[in-house]
Amino acid sequence: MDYKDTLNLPKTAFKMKANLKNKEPETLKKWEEMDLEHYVRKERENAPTYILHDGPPYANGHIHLGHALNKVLKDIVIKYKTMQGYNAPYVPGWDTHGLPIEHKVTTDLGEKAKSMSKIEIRKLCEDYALNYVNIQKEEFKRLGIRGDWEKPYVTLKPEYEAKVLGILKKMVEDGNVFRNKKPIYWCPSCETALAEAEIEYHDHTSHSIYVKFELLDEPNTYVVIWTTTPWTLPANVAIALHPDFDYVKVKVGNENWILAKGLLENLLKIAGVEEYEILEEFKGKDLEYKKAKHPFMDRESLIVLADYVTLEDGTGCVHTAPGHGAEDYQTGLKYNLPVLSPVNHEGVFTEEAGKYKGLHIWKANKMIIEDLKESGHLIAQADIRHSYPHCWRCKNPVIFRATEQWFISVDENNLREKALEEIKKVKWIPDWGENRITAMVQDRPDWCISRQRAWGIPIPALSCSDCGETFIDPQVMDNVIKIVEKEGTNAWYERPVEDFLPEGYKCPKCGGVHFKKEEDILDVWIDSGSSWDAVVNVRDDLKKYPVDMYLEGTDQHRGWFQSSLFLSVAKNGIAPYETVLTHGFIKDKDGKKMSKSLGNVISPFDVIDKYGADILRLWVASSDYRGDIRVSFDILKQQTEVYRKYRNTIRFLLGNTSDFSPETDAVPYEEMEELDKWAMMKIHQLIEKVTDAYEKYEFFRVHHLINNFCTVEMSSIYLDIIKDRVYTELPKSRLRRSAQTVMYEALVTLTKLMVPLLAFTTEEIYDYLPTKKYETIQLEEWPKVNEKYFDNDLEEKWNKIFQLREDITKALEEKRREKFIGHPLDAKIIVEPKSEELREILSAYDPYFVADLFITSQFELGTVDEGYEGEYAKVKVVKAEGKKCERCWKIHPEVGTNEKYPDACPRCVNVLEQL
RNA sequence: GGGCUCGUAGCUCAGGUGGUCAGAGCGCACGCCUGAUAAGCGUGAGGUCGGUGGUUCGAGUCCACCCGGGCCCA
Repeated sequence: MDYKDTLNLPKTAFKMKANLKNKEPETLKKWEEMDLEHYVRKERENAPTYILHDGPPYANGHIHLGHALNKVLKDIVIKYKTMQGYNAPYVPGWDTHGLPIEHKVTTDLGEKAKSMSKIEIRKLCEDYALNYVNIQKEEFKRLGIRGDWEKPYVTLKPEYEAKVLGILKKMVEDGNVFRNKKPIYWCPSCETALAEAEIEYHDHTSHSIYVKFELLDEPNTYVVIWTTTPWTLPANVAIALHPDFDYVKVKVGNENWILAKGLLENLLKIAGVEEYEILEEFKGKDLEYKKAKHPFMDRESLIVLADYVTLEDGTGCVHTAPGHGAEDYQTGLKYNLPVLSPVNHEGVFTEEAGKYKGLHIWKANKMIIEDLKESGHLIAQADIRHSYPHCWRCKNPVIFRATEQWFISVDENNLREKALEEIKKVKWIPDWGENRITAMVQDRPDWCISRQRAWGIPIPALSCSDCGETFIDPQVMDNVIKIVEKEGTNAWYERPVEDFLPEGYKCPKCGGVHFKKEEDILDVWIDSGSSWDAVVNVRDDLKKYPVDMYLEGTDQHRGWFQSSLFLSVAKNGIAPYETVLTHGFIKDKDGKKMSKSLGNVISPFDVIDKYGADILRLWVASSDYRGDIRVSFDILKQQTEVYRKYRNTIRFLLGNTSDFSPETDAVPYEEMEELDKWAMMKIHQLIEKVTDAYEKYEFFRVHHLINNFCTVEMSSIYLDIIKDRVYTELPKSRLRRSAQTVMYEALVTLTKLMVPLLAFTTEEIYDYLPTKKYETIQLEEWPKVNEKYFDNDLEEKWNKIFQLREDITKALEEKRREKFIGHPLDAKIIVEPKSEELREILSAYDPYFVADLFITSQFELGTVDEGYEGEYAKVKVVKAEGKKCERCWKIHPEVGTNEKYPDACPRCVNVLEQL
């Protein structure tokens, strides 16, 4: 007889195959229709807030996996906190000003760009940025990220720009903003400042010259320097030596030369010197603060020390002109050297260059060399071919030229000290983040905040047409801010300067009344670093300062974390965040960085198209993001296996609780089967551990805990054991209902615990839950631990039973290999425990119950002469006695004794009679 | 070159204060089942804990140096 129809087999429409690629867009549509974000906000309206403030990605290009990692981590936090009962609004933002956008726009324009006004360029930049805001927005949504996508914050908005200027004004008032010279890349033919990104390196032939600087207090002794840019010599103010290298004083002819010992031979060869004598040897640091005479300017050149001096070429004595080199500039700051830059915007020498005034620098090179030769300061010269920076647009060589720039002083008003104090109050995760940012803040130089560009927030400084003074005045700024609030910063370019001047305004220096607007713009880090004020302190839905969390990649210790910190401390004296969580970077399977040239780039869309966003999210959750995390299709594929396990576990639970109504059918804990009590305990232990992991933001632990729970506690132990009971007992019997109570608990618990990770799938599962309270599972309450289920004695006892189970499966496997049995139900096991304790535990149960635990037909506690030698017991496997029950497939001695059901066991006969 | 950081089975991760700590899950191999079935169950193989020295009776676990990734600087 076919008994299949008399069984309670699992029944559910929840598909085994996920088909995420097609399912996820449907879920997205559903969220759209229910207006998920507003719905969630409304439900949490009066709840305490948890604010994770979004760091704005740059609105340029499509998103990559790094963006995906960052946003998914944020989304996990937001969804977890929401389920914990917080009102946790997520307001995404975008950084929209800055060079990369301007560069792209002007590159696309080509030659046309030169004839366009700043306003026209800015308009194109705005369009470009907003277009990518929209593109990235859709891409983030596709990842299942929940947030206020309708009203994100965008740094180019007038109200945002006005706030940024407000912060700048405060710093101007406090005296933290000053103007000073600093060398920047400059193209003399385009007559424009260039950013690092606009520099291309090409081979270039330069003059290589060796020049003598006579020591002031030691006549006839010369420090020998080497340079490939003779034109920078008029700006020389120092000579840098390495503190730890060995230097020598050598007698050549009737004069003494000083240079690095390791480069002596090299120089002698080039200079054609054959006879010499080493007079002295010393370390570079021994010469610090000695002075030399500039070979042709009426000036001293200070001997300084610098670590970047090498022995690769030259003389180990580096010509230093702070106005013409980045390293020189740094050294200049350290030694308080003047920043000379006697070169104008066209590359022509100014008055400061003395006799070379009016000469173009490229032409001056030769003349300077001639003069040096004539005055006897030139030791040798040659041509050298080397890599040299060129302008990306006109392809001509560029120079370093010091120009007036705006700075924020990090020490004025003890800003740095205050920032360091605030760093200590913040919780940094991982904790070494504190160390990292502290070191950076301690060492950082003043913040250069001006850029000679079009696309950004203009620095509302003025220059006096009469005396030439350039200054920034809070009074003027007030007017600017008022106008910018309404019109945006384009107003600065469009309106005449008079519109921004207070009544009867006069130049603070000369009393003049004619002014010009300066057109430098702000460093974009000021833009994004102001978001705590321009967004958090402005929006009614956020308003929490400091916010609970900033969560970004570890590169932001130098970037956004720091700019936000400085600006917030400058304005209000406090850090803008309470906790800062950082993650590492995405790497390929070998831990190498992803790059187009290596061809190892994986895009988020590759992942979504192939597996679905939930797999991408699961991969994020599986990784310990505190370090760098690796990705490859093999690694992602592994997550599809995990996903399948989760999904099938859920499916099994759904299928077996389809006729179960938790309100009416649940069995009270006290009346449950012991094994079911054990399972309830395991479920609640899982809640406890998983919640702890979420609280610590250790999502990889969540992932592992849930994975182990599904595979071990549920699938291979509990569910496997109770299958018989659930399938064969009477549908409404206590035995079955008890197991269903557990399964339902597991179903709901597991699903909820997975919500922050599997945004889409859990929403799909939610439709199948009879206790669905909301339109989205994301509003459900986080599972609470019920300590009533924690029972140490029970746990210890069952640990022993499951240890024995391992011995038994091994014994069964042995017999299976011998082809003695196939299915374990073919077997009867005879067990001789090795401990009295275990024997006592087992003897308390009905042997058929124990047999069920091992999915065998029969069990006997006895003595074993010959059998499997297990760790906890000797186990003998024999053929079960009797015939196979055609209903439950277990073998029972009494099968065949019932007349009506001759092929069923007593238990099944009993059930059949009541059906 | 400097600051910080990471390096445990093929993969993702566990391994308080040094002494069964060499583990889990997946994957893989082999087998069972066919009433979770493009599922389920079982067994098994796999690691000189990046390397080398040291401290110690004893070191993934402490120290030094080195190698290889990475972030940020220079």
